[in-house]
Amino acid sequence: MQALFSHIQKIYPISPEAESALGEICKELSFTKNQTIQEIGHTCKTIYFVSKGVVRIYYYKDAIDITESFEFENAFVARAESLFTGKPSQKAIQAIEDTNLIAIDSNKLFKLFDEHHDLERLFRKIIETSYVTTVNRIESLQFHTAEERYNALIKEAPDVLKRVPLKFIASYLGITQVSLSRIRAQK
Amino acid sequence: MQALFSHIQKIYPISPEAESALGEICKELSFTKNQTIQEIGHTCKTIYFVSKGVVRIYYYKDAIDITESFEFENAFVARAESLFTGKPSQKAIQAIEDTNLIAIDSNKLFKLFDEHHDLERLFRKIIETSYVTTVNRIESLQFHTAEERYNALIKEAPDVLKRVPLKFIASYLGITQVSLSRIRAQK
DNA sequence: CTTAAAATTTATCATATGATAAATAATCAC
DNA sequence: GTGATTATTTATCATATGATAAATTTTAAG
Repeated sequence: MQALFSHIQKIYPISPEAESALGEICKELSFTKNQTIQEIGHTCKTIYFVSKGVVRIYYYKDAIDITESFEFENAFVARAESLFTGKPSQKAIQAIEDTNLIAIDSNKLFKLFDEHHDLERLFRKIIETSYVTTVNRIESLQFHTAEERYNALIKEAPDVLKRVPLKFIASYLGITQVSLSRIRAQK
Repeated sequence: MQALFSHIQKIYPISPEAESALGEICKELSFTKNQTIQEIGHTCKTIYFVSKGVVRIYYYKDAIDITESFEFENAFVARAESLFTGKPSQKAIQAIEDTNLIAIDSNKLFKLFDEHHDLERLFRKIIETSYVTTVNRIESLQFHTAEERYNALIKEAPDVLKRVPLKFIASYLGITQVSLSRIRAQK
């Protein structure tokens, strides 16, 4: 739990009361490598914080497994398109390594926002940051070649190569695994 | 100004006090077709609401003009990657038609959040919605063909074709104008 | 360890899209 | 309205990436 609180501290420090209220609606969970954390078709009512390990969000397009995103230690994970709309998600969350998560009950969290203005501000800032990240990713997918995207990824997050299988990285970059292999070979 | 208030009403109704405080930090602006609303290199300190017309956000990649997004009536526009980070934006905002905007001073808005919790909640929800939109757009760019993306666009927003030049639509879809022309021809 | 399963690479061929240039159509300025 | 500018389409050729299959390497299970 402490990992979450120190992470929060860096984003927007909240009052001890808010922190304690937040602690009340959190659960610590463990998953083994490859284990499914949340299934496709499930409506997302949890915001996870990764305290140890790596997870990915994925979905199927024409029966092909596509990785939408990875998250490592000290990052939040949620299927936004379900969490913020209340609709069932077409995406799943899976542990890529043995992973420890802190699960925040989103309905309880949203209720806490009424009492704890600072908690709402914190999560507003978290969403803002996630939003900026996705806007930048659109730019990358819109007009960069697969090779440029691969190079950018290993520059920004060299850990990914060590901890995430290439088949997941390929679909994350919007290409097939074979194509990624080809790009890696020509160096 | 009324267009903004009625739009807000549908998202998250705010108190009359909050509405009046918001009104105080807004300005109504008009731009003619093709006019630049905000320049590249400028740090974004404004959230716009489109009350009439269409605007686009664009940037240059290798001297080629790329449209990141369009916004029509009753939508908010801001260069998130600058607004939320305080860094100068590499993107510009331009009117595609004669356009009326309501400009919200973001620094003043963020200060109002301290007094008006409901205003912060409103904007949290607006950001959440924008975030969901961009996440869905990543999915579209990640593994759909150019033709699928074009078909999805005209299905979801048929107005775009009538009001936005094809050269802007092409780069928005992540393809060249010539390629878009080819896709349109094969029908 | 040994074997099976999974991940990654390599090879071949097909195709969608890019780059460039030119033709045509639409829009704008006077 | 007329000519100039801009937008769109068409054509040709080049290339990056996809699809498929097979070989190789790595990982996992017993």
